[in-house]
Amino acid sequence: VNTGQSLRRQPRADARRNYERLLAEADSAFREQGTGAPLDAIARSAGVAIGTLYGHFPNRRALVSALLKDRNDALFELGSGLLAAPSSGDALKTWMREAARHATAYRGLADMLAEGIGDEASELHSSCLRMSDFAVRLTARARADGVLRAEVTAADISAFISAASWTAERTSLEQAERLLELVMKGLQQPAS
Amino acid sequence: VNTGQSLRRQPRADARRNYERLLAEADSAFREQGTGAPLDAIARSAGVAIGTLYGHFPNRRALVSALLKDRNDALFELGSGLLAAPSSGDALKTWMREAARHATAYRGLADMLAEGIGDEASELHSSCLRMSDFAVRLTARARADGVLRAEVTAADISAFISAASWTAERTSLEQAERLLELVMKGLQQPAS
DNA sequence: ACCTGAACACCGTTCAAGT
DNA sequence: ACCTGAACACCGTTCAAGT
Repeated sequence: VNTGQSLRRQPRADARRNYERLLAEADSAFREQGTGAPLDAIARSAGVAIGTLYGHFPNRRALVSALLKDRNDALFELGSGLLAAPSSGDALKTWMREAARHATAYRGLADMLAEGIGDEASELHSSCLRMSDFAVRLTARARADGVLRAEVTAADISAFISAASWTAERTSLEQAERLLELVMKGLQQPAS
Repeated sequence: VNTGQSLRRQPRADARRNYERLLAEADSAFREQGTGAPLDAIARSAGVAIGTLYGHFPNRRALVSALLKDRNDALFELGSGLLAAPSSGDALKTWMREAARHATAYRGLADMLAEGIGDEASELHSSCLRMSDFAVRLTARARADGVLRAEVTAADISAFISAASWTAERTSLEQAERLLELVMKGLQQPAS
């Protein structure tokens, strides 16, 4: 039997169920109405009082962050693979496309993520930093291989990704992909 | 003396003064806090009741639209000039830069303008349409001159402009200009 | 340990009453 | 013709009281 004070105890069964229900309802609300969807309606759909929602998630960002967890894991796994991919140019392009698509899960997410990169208190901060770090490393590798214009920075790449996500929210994913496609042509080192 | 019923009468002197004060305070509030700044504080700064603000401007968009009027006129005048400029490629680039900078006046403006293009009821709708129209015509001219990749559409150009504005709000004008610079290199017809 | 929901704060918007 | 500001609605957030 577990009597250790430093061991994390199991959450109560009803608490765990409420947590899951809140996540499910939040996902559905954010999908339909964007990340600004009213939280009280989410609590009501989940069959709990508003205080319960705040008990599990101190704010909207915490809710979004929890919902993004699986997606983030998948994206970072992809990123790790790309760092070892044979073509560093293709790897960078794939990263840009997938990272941009990642921020498309909910309308308003591109804004929240752009906010999170500069806000250390944000629950989204650490995942934003990791995304930024992948951009740094994939850009460095592509540049070392001479497949990138010399003046292109990792900040440029991150900015393109964010801008493409925002465009997808406001117009269409197709338009955002056209943007990235055109950008990538411009990023290539002109044949000498 | 003017007795015609169809002629617009002069607004009352106090009404006109309130209108101007509200615009001035809104400009300052939007500059400092973005287009989402609380309207009641604007009314208070202008020394009028909140109802007076709503009497002059039915909503936030109407306020923004009125503030943008001079800027819009200047931008459209520039656009007209660019349609007659000798280099259609340079004209398109200049338009992209200036149109992107235009939406940088207040934080949040890029979002509002992107919203306005699809919302016929928006006070910003007509100016969004005009901006879009300039993109169409300047793009057509550049393509006719063979200085644009064949697959680049006016929608792509408009999307780039919006995305650059948004980037300027979230990061810096410098970063946004780097984006446009890189994009423009990619838009050029590769030398054959 | 967790849940409840009343309470408060903040802000947008309307409108009856004034001048 | 225009202004006032109380009133209402909506939503985020907290917290004392419950179980």
